[in-house]
Amino acid sequence: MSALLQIGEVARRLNLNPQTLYFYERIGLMPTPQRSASGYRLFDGRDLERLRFITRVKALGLSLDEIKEMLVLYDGASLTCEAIHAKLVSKVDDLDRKIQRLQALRDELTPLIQQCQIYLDTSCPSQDCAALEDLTTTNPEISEA
Amino acid sequence: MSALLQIGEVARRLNLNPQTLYFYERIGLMPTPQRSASGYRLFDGRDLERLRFITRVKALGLSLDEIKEMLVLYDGASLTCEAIHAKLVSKVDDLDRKIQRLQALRDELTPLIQQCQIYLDTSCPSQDCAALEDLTTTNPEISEA
DNA sequence: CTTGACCTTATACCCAGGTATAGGGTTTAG
DNA sequence: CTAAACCCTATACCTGGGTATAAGGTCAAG
Repeated sequence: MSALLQIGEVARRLNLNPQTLYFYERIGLMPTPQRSASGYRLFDGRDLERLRFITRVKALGLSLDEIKEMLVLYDGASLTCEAIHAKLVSKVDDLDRKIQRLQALRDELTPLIQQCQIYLDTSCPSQDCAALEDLTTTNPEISEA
Repeated sequence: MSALLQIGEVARRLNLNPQTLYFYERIGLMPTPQRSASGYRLFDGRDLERLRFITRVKALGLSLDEIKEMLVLYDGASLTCEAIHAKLVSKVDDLDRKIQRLQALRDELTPLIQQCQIYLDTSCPSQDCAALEDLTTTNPEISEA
């Protein structure tokens, strides 16, 4: 199974522009794959997995540089266990922080929904919504490290 | 308290480039603030809150357009309760999806840490790490709507 | 042996989100 | 009354993450 695929087929399967694949190769996010005698790129299963990983993580809003860092693990051939462990832990910490902050934002919005719902249910469903005052008064941290 | 501030002071307090504030105004993310007799911008407390909101949400990876949508709520003067309710719900859904996907990624990385830890504890802490094989074999969804 | 659908590289362009710079006015301290 | 430190607008430029285009090579079908 999973024979070698030309770039067009890979692009079709992963729903990517072939140019994007060239681009990922240029910036070092993807290795240069095998080549046919005539110089055509031939992608194997690992290449596809890697691309799937990239698109999946990218969809979460991580930058290509961050993804590159994570992929060092993928490539990790020559990394020590210590180095890998450290990177993994730091990545997971990053994710945790991001999740927490999204959660906080979410928690800030939901009471407004409740409030809005009440107005909707009880009275003036087509008038100016008083639930908004609250938004302007919620702002803890100054942010930035 | 919270007197009116000139642009430079605002930029300093929020750790933003003054040019960024002009930029936010140009793209309609910020309203044009009060002006002094000589045309200087004067930012009030609400302006600062709004800017804090923007930087906070931006740090979570939402685009300025998404933020603009959320700020419609902030501005909401003329929106109906229904419209606001719908927008809020959809924003919270977006956040939920984003959180879930980050969580999934997190859950994928943590077992690797365990694995790595085991190798670290037991044997060859400075050699190639076998925990990595796993990364290449985890890939469910193809993603994309 | 040519046509169409593929592949190659190289270069140019696009959008988002700013940042920098030029050319000019204002305000305050000395 | 002038210099420093602000402010204004307008325009140009930069980075990230691609996408498009040009100019050419390859390969299978007819």
